[in-house]
Amino acid sequence: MKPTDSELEILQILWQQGASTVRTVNDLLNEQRKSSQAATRNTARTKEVIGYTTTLKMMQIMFEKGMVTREEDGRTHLYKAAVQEGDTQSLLLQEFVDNTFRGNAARLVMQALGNHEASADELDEIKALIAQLENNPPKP
Amino acid sequence: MKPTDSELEILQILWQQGASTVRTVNDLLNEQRKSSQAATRNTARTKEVIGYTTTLKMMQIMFEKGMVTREEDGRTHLYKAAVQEGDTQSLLLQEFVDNTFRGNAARLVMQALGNHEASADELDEIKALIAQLENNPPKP
DNA sequence: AAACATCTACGATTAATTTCGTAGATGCAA
DNA sequence: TTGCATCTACGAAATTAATCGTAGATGTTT
Repeated sequence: MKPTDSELEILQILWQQGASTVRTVNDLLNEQRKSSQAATRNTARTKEVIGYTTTLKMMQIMFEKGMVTREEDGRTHLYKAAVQEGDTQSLLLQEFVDNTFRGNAARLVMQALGNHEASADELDEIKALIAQLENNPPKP
Repeated sequence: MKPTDSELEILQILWQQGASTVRTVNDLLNEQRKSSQAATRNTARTKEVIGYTTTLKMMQIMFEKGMVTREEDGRTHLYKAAVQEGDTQSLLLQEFVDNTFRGNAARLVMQALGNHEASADELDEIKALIAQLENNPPKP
């Protein structure tokens, strides 16, 4: 299922940290928001500190949706992502390409390479992938 | 400014069609929704037919935001996108990479190339861009 | 054991976005 | 010139997502 923005933020933390309590997630969430404060991004997004119960509620909702699993650990719950990072990225990428680039993935790739910086190693990786695609054209 | 999903749908039409009336935009919007009906995507998105005044209202809001311009044409208005497609794509791409790929553009590129099909020509274009990037490393 | 901290559950509020209904103006056809 | 179609304007309802407050349970500290 497609996560909302807030859900994705939480999933990112679970993917990075592995099983985590609500407290941990909430703390990391707030650290992130604090650090991306002055950054160019986050135009109007950075509200304030996010309340603990807000994060709790979000994670409960995600649990109901089956987006995370949880396990009792004493008095608290340990949450894990129930969806894989790569799968979610594919899902969101598909939609993003359709909505923003009218399905033209090549154009997205060009723009991504143009805007962002990619290290020489990364460029090599990409070249290798392209070479592979050229040898093994994807079949329907 | 970052367009919402609905706003982006409308901008896409304006970018493709050039100056258009609300009527035209609304018609095309509904055609699109109809055709993407059975498609794999659009899980729960496809509601019903979108009402004319809904589109009108959206475009009025976009006008207030300065996202489109308009010009009287007899009794109706002709709307044009006031933002460029490429600029909007960059804006949204930046955010998307950050949110979904934690800023790792190379990973996004790999996934895009892996999932979607790119023609040989497109791959060539991408290779050329990479070659160029390797010769002219972007400066800070 | 009293005071305090921390957790979960959950209803409810707030905020953002999308959708629509109605009114008034104007064009057009019978 | 009457009636129907089509426009714009605009308030407001409907929907979706995000945030929070409060209550009750259970640890923890002194």
